[in-house]
Amino acid sequence: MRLSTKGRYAVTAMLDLALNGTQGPVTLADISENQGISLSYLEQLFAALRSKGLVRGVRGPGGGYYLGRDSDEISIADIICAVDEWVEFTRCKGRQNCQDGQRCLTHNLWDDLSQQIFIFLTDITLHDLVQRGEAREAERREKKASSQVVGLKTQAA
Amino acid sequence: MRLSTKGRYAVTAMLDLALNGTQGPVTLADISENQGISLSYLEQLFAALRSKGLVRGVRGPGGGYYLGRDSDEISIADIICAVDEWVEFTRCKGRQNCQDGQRCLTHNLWDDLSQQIFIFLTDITLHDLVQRGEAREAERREKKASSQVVGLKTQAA
DNA sequence: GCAATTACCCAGTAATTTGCTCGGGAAAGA
DNA sequence: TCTTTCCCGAGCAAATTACTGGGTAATTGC
Repeated sequence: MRLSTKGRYAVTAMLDLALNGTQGPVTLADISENQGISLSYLEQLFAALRSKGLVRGVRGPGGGYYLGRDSDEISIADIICAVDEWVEFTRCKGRQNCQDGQRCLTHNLWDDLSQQIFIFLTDITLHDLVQRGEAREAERREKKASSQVVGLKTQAA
Repeated sequence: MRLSTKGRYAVTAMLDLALNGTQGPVTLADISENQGISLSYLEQLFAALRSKGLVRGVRGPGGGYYLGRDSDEISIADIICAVDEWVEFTRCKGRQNCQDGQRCLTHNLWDDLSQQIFIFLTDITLHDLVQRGEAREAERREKKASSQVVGLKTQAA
């Protein structure tokens, strides 16, 4: 599945911002190069993100983008909604041709499911992702170090 | 967000099958009318679903489609993967230009996230959805009944 | 055997979305 | 004033979505 590539780009860019924006703003040119996304496309995405208050732009030299609020206040759902506008309407909604119940049940079930996915994505923040990533990174370093020790031992033996 | 409309159609159609396929096969024509999806488009989707063993077709009059296995053995991820082929590759994967670590970290984080979403969708089966829907339906009937009682009471008072 | 009914298959295609180029501003700092 | 950045909008190629229309193959009931 794809979960919409647009949303993927937006999440990736916001992650870049969360990682690199700790000391001063990050330029779109940087993100463009880091993530391999075209500059103009990023501009379009960030226009949407800005309009929802997820990022804050600073013009002029030394400018760039900040996160609009703390990374633990920005959920993945926020980001994806900003660029993708989560309009999940069923076909019959509001129409009169949905009285037999059966087909409405199907639609309700789908609505429930997409609601669940939404809640799931609302629970994950940028901060969560960064932290989990760091934890995993540390774990990896740990493992690498211990395997190096083992390697030395086996070499010695 | 959209999580790909193709997947939505497929899940909706499979739900229709789970609901109506208890006594005999369901024709694509029925699903087409119930869900408002074009017949030929359904055929395409079902070709993919069939190739993954999620549905089983029966030809001839009185024919149609069955679920390929029990509804509690079919996850939402199964369905979406069948029609959408979940190829979630990062841009730099395998290339040599990913040595600085920073950009790979972003990609790893995204990978982790999409992995989590996948696991989430793997945990939800068609059976779950139908059951939850029925439970909610029953709850609604309960409420309606009790509010009717209240209504009668207030009318009586 | 024949007609009807269904799944199955494939080629084409309009509409939409994606991801991008280009061309220009407007604000802010050197 | 010049450069650097954000900002804005028109246009556009490629891909994807959703559909139309042309079949063929199996199965059922007559």
